[in-house]
Amino acid sequence: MEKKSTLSEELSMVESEDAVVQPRKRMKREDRDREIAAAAVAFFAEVGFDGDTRELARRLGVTQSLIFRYFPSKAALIERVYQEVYVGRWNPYWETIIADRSVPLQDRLIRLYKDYSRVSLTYDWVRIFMFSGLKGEDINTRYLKFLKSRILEPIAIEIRAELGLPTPEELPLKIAEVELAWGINSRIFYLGQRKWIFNMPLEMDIDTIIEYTIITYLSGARTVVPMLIKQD
Amino acid sequence: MEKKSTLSEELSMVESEDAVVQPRKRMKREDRDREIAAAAVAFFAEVGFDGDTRELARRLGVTQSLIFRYFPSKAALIERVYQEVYVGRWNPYWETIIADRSVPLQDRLIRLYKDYSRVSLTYDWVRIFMFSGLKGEDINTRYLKFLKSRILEPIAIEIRAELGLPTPEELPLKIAEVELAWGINSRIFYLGQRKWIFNMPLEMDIDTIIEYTIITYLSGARTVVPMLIKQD
DNA sequence: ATCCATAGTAATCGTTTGATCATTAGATGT
DNA sequence: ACATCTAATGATCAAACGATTACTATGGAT
Repeated sequence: MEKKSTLSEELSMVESEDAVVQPRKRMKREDRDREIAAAAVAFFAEVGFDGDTRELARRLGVTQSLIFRYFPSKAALIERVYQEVYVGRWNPYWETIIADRSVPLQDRLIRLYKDYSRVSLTYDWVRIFMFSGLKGEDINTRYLKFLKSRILEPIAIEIRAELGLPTPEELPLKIAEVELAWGINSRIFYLGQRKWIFNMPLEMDIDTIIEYTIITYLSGARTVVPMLIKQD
Repeated sequence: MEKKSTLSEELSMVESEDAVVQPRKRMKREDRDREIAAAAVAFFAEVGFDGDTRELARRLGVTQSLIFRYFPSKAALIERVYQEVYVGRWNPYWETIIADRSVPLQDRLIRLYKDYSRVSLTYDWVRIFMFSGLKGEDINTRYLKFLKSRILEPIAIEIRAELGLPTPEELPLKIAEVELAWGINSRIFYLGQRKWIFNMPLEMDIDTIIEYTIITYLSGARTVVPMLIKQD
């Protein structure tokens, strides 16, 4: 990134207002590739996938045609953005936190969601997720199915154990039990929407809200779960 | 792209060549105005506000230029869409349900959200709400502030009363109490997102989920609210 | 039956936007 | 210092899109 400036550059920078006219930078293919991908994530998160490649290039300080020398089409670039955001930011550690019964369930859930919120409650993540969902991309569906099997169902299982109820082997999970876990998730995700989409600044610390949310849900679960597993 | 046609398709294609060529219909200005506005809601809900006016016109069975004889610009048409969706679908009755203490709070909340979900969990509403939010329109912020004052804070007040806690006059509402009400709302709204944006069909009846949600939250509130109003 | 206000159309303009291609120039190895 | 590879540019194309304008034809009033 950092480089020494020549005199002519120094001068050109003084003159240039707004967009700094920089001399042509020749980067290694791999580095430029990552730079474009990262800028695309930020750019499309801000303006949506209808954002034009010329503006993206302008922000990168390169010409628009360069983008098409790294990605065959805009669709391919968007596909790359999905990879960066959906695949690249999943932390397998989340899956292990939940199942660790040496820690009280309430603490596990609070830890999990505090950590999960560090990535999924960012500007880029929340907005890319919504933009791609609205675009009808099936990557959202796949992500949520993955989330359901790796996070939500495990949570439902742990709540069973916490309340001394039958294991899923003895009595299969009810849909309503998983719905309860969806409830936690929706609550957290909505915080990101308020902050990054609806421009409703949160008046409380996110971590504190997460603590209250988990406590509320666990308390509610103690009432509701025993009730709903008795039904067919 | 290319596909073989069956006989019936071949025949049907003969008659309905793409768009059925209808004779020019001359409508009353007011009727056409409403027709365009309604079609615009459905159209933009589906494809987003970058949807082009030619496609909208095609769906209406009119020429593109007609749209601009009814709305001075695309932006004006979008503004109209906001009016239809945000202003036109708010039901003041919701505000009165909450405060009716002749009915148990749990029943009031279930009634409120079952009714609220009838409009705010529709395809058009959910998607327009997200599209306009992502576009940075302040109408979302205004709507949510309105919702907060007319629905969420009243709910927090009723929970106080339900639990025999001090009135807001005696002890102002804590931010965390209102956050609890945000929790109900986020839970419900997320159902609409799963169904209409993320293509994750709900495996349970929405009304049933609403019932469980309210029961869970009220149960959680009984634990959490007395705890959090003791803090400063 | 005729008039005429106006609903509706067809053609077109100026931009914007994704994509292509011939040309230029910066770093690396010798 | 020179040659070479290829990163990066600049010009341009074709399609798409919002918007405008001159023209057409419909249906109610007389």
